[in-house]
Amino acid sequence: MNQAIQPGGAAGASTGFQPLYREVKRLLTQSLIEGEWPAGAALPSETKLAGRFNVSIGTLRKAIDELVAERVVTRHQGRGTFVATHNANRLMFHFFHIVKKGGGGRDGGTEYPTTRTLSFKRARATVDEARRLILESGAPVLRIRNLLSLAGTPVILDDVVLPAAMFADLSEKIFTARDNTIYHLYQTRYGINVLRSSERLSAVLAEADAARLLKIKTGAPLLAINRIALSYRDTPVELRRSLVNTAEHEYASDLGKLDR
Amino acid sequence: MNQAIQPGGAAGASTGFQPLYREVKRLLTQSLIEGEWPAGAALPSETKLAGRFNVSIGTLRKAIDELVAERVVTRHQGRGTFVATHNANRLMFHFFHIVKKGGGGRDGGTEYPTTRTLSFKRARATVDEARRLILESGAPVLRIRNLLSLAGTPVILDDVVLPAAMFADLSEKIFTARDNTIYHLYQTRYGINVLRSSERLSAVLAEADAARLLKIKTGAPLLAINRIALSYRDTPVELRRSLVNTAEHEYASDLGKLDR
DNA sequence: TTCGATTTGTTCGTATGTATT
DNA sequence: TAATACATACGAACAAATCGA
Repeated sequence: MNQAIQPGGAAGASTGFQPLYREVKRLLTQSLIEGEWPAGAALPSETKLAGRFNVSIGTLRKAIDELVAERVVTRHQGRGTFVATHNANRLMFHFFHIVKKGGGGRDGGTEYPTTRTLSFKRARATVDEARRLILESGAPVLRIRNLLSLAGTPVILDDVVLPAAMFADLSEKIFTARDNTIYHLYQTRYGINVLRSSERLSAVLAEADAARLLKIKTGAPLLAINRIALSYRDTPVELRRSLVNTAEHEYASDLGKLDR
Repeated sequence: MNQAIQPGGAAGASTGFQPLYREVKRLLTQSLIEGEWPAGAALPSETKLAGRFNVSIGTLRKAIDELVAERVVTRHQGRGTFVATHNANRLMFHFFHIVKKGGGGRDGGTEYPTTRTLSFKRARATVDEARRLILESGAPVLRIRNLLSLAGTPVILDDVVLPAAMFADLSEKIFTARDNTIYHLYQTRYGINVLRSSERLSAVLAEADAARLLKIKTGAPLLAINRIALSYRDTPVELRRSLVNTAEHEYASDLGKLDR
């Protein structure tokens, strides 16, 4: 429990000389990974944490400042600091970027998608999937296909790939019975906290099966999104390929925007 | 020159009660808008600025912290704080998101585009353009069409719309004679500093003229990007529609990533 | 090359304000 | 009302990087 530290880092870091607040941040992150404070829980007060790490309040606050900027935790004056939970709001603000065309645009006021699971299978990772998820080739994975609708019309076809080892008992029943977002399920049931994602977008032509499911013509233009979702220390936890019908919707990317 | 202030804001702000460091940030932003420190110039030292605003160094630093986060200024230990300039690096990192497919991906190591200007015309804003640029309907605008190539092959067709009033003497000669990025030209010649952009992406089919210029078949899938570029206080300064051939390239969107 | 002045970065401590319970 | 927790603001000391004499 005594994690007192001194500047420069404990281990004889030959080159990686880092400030004290970064070391404090590392220790806080380690405790978060280990589940010392589960999703939604309050962290100890700043005074207590400063005492535990034997640093000043200012140094501790600087460490938490960065965790707040990365949306790992949230602070509320008078209440405390909490492990950020996944919910509809966080999804819409940081992970779901499809908005209705012409609809003002501002994030937040957009419609929430409804999901229908089309298939749920156990399989083995392809070479490319294994490389991207940092698994052995042929490692067991879960493949899940979902059709997402906005205002009742199907707009997005999602193919999700998960490392089976990370989601031990995940079944189609559990997956479809969730009463919150998919990332909320990952977080609360498996302790896997999706913190950010990296996406690559391109334009493609609809093939027969996608066209049928999205109720468009074969050969219609679709937006293809390849996403990798990452957790603490950029550990990959999910691959997802989305095909989006951009006839009535589009992908919003606000760059350099800081939420505050 | 004496801009001493006190907490709570000078004017009797009935509702907008804001902390002192925000007021300091507002004054700094105002000076930046007025050109007190041009692009690339050093700001006075933190000690001097703290004295000028009659606040502590910590409060001043907190104000500058936010300007750094918004990439308005950059700090260098031992050298000073400088007005961020537009250059190839900043372009690649924050405004140009097209990367070669499969090429590792990480921003920074991507290839720099070469631009060829196809047309440069004076015209009047459409109703929609005027609304988005906050101009009168029919206000004079500049329309510029550019073809961008990567590694020698044309990949992107850009249509740019600028409020003519903001770019008084801009001519095709000046535009094409620039020896740096377009945003560097805006910044150094017209004092217009592009700070962030908001983009909307969709998939479309190539029409005849775009197909000819991009050397693809009519009906091939293209990524369409509608961008609005914004300056201080979210003032719109440029509209741009890009058509991207995503056969060999794709759009990179790293979300929740904080550069540090 | 060395040294000193300048500037930002880190860390500490303290006091007070504001929001919540 | 009182206690608790985060937010703001001040000041001081030292470290690290830079630059010019």
